[in-house]
Amino acid sequence: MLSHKAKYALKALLYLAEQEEGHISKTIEIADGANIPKKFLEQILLDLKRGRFVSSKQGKFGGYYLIKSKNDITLAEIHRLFDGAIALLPCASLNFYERCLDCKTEEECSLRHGLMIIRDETLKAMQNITIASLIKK
Amino acid sequence: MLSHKAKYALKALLYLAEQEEGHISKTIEIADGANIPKKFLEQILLDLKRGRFVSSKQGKFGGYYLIKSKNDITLAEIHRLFDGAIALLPCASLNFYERCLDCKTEEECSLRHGLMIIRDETLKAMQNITIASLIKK
DNA sequence: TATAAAATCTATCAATTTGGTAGGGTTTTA
DNA sequence: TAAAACCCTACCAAATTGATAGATTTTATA
Repeated sequence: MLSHKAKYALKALLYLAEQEEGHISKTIEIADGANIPKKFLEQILLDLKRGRFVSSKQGKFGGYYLIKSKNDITLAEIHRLFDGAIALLPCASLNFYERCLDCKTEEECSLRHGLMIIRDETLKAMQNITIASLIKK
Repeated sequence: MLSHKAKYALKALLYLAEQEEGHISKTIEIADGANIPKKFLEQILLDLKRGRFVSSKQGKFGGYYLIKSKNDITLAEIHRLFDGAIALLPCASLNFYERCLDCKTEEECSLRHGLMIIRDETLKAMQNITIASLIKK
């Protein structure tokens, strides 16, 4: 399941993608428009900024705007930024790999192979869902 | 990600599936064989029993055994029993459906449609991973 | 240059979940 | 009749989640 943070991030990106080119959105606008607690959204936007999905302008008339095309922001990336691994176990993960401590040897891990298949299929599906694809209903 | 409970459940089922037909396995055997904390495994086996994946025989020389074919136990079922919904949001879930409270109307929920696509693909993949498929490496 | 508006930074917090452990009680059967 | 298993209830510490609060910095413009 997606955390609230990841869900809010997607909704915020969606909101930004729906604004006209060059428009800068204040946090409060996004919060009201997408129904997200404002203070919580602040943190999320900073995370999105660190992830280079959005950029910001400080001071009066400042705000946030997309710096990545809505066609290039995928569900997979947002999942990884906020919720981490897409695989079902760390030992089957590409980006968040860790050994399973309860498996004596890596080869012996009976689950790993099957879970890598799931990971590949889920990842492929998640890479196909973009902010742009979510807009056109 | 899978919880430890779900992971241990899969490993326990795998252990049982690898025993010869008619064999009954004691908790301690499974715990040692699959490297699972024994007391924790007890609870998991009870859950698996309630879920009608295994049955048990009490008393001396008692233990657990599969009552469902290893070809018919899927990752999807185990995920749902221990970790709940497969969908990324409750509003996109088949078996654990709940409305998103932060969406004014259901149709308005911009994420729902995309997440239902992911759910369908993930579910299909998870239904293809069975205990039997995990055994043949 | 003062000031208002906005992002940014740093803490804190309560509630829930997770990953167990402890310690029995109950039932079966050699 | 005692051993060996299942079964049950409660508890616990640590981590995570979903926020909130308040102070600080930056910037446009009157």
